Amino acid sequence: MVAQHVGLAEGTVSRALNNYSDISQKTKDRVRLAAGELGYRPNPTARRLAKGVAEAVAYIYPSKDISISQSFISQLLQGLSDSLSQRGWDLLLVQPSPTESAEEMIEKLITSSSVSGVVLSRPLKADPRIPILQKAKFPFVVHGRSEECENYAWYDVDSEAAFVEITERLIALGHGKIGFVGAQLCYTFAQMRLDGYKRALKKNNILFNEEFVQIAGLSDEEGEEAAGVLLDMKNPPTALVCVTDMVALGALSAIRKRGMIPGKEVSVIGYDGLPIGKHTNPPLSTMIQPKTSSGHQLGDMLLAIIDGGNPKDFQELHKAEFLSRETDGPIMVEEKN
Amino acid sequence: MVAQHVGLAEGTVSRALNNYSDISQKTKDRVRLAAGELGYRPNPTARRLAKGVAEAVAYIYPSKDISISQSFISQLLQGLSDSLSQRGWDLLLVQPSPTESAEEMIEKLITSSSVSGVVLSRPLKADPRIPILQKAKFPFVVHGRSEECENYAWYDVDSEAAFVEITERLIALGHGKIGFVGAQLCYTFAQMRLDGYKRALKKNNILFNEEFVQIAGLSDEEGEEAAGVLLDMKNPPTALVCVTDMVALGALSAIRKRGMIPGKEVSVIGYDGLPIGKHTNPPLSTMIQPKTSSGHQLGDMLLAIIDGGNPKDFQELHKAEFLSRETDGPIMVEEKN
DNA sequence: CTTGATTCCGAAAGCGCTTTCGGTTTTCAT
DNA sequence: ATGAAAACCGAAAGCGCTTTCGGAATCAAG
Repeated sequence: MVAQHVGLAEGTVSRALNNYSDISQKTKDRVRLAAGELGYRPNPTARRLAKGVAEAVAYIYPSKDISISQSFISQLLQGLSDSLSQRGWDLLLVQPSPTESAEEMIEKLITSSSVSGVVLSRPLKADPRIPILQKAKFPFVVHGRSEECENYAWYDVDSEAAFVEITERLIALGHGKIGFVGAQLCYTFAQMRLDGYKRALKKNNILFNEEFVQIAGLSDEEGEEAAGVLLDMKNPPTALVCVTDMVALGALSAIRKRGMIPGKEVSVIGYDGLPIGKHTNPPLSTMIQPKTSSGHQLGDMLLAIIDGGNPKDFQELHKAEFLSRETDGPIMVEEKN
Repeated sequence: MVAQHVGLAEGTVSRALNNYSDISQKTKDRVRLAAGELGYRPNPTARRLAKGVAEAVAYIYPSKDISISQSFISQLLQGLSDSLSQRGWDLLLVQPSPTESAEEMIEKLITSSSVSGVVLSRPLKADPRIPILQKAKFPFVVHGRSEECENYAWYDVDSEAAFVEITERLIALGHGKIGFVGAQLCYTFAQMRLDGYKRALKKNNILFNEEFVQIAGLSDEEGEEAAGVLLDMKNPPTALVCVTDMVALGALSAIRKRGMIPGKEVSVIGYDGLPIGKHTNPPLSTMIQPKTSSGHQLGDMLLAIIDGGNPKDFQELHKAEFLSRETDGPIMVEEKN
């Protein structure tokens, strides 16, 4: 350690720098000054080893197929990083490699003790990673929820409520035949959005028609295809609720390609509040997520849990808000047209 | 170390696991087996300290204002992570905190030896971080280039060439008055794109009109405003070249708001190849970047440099390709209309 | 059976920090 | 002054691994 140049023992310097109470203020100042001049920076690796703390957390990337079009992820990461760096901690990015399962990856993360906590995203309804983490009593927070979510920390937006809101809005506009373009139901968010749709129908005494729901992938192409089969039915829906803005864009294409105008002949509402929804043809009506920096929140929650907080105390459910642009319109009287 | 259960010395086990040549194959097998059974995972922190290698690299986030709409960043990070994890290394995300400058951040990264290398993105023309890294002989690669770029490793797309291509295309379509909606020229990419635009004009003997270039931010709103002042000129351009797809979207809005149709009265070409350009009104013509996973490439380059490679040997310039959608059209004879 | 290589492994010294423990000084009532 | 408490600091033991060094064992050749 370079700071012996102040004539103190190594341990003393360490304690001075770490603000121990058994070091005189005078000494602390002296040490700090010298450290500053010498440009001394404690080696994090050595500190971590000595303290037995990783001083880092990992963000687990959602699997590739689902991360398409996750433009918000960049913001989330910035928020997370921000929250962590206030404590001088590092943010690690990890993603399941092709050769290992998500479980193995988590297992490795835990046993190698290379991070102090992890943040999961886009959990499955029955996400195998969660019980592993719980069993190991390893600190974690999840962005989203799994089906069983009472016993861990999470941050989520109530997309079920959002979907009852948008389908009821469509119902209020006179639509009776409303289609749902969804995603694989193994994902919680996909299931919850479908549930919201169903709930709204029931609440309004519209009987649920299995044929009106199409499950597809999350790309625009897949959305277009799924919307297409809905539109090509003999008795097609007059409005489409889409699990995601990206698939809604696909739906818009499908509608246009069939010579109809989205928002007139067929209404469409998406979910996410993608900024570029403003520029689509026509501008997409959608539910926008709260702008609060979810990344920062997740970081703070995780840190609190690492500090000994009870995960159950950290569960935040936020609300999305409807943003009407131009693709939600009243039903047209078809014969008249 | 738990693996003493095989009756060997700690050091021997370590050497066995690390495949030293002075350990018999038999012993290696025995140790590996035992390690597997005991679920032993070497502690990375201890290993790093002992070897004096960080086994991690940092990706430096572009500053906030510029990272808006960087949807590609997520893919880049995945590629990077992928490349690193093949070697078992970590990917750290760092961004300048509000309290420290970009230079300080780099300085800290270097002296704290918490990473073995860094990847920079969106460099300035005269990026202060680069000389620091060079002086310290610290391994790094940059995504993009600064003005002086002979002596370090970089990966970039030739956006200057791209911009001569698109403005020449516009010229070929009969446009003589072509506007340029650009970004702050402190960023290399912004300067290079402007240069490309200018070069194309000169090449075609069109004299450069200072008034036809508007510099704005990178958001769609700012793009719209900037495009607006161009369109409101007494003798406005009939085509707009935009530094970015996002600002091109703004330009589209500006045009539409003035009762004109993009691609008819006024042509627009962007740059980036945003997937959602397909869904805009009308679909945006643009230059798409090569799809090759730049993240993976950057990672491989960095690793090679860390291994002792000469940075100069790693400079890759890729080409963007024109993607005609519907916003590039021939000039209209205005009086006739 | 000895010698010199070879092969294989144990012991021990670090990596750069933190932290406990105890000893030395100082301070402050008494 | 004087003893006890308080303030301050040095020494040394680790954290969990890697790596050097040299000794023991094995083997082939002399």
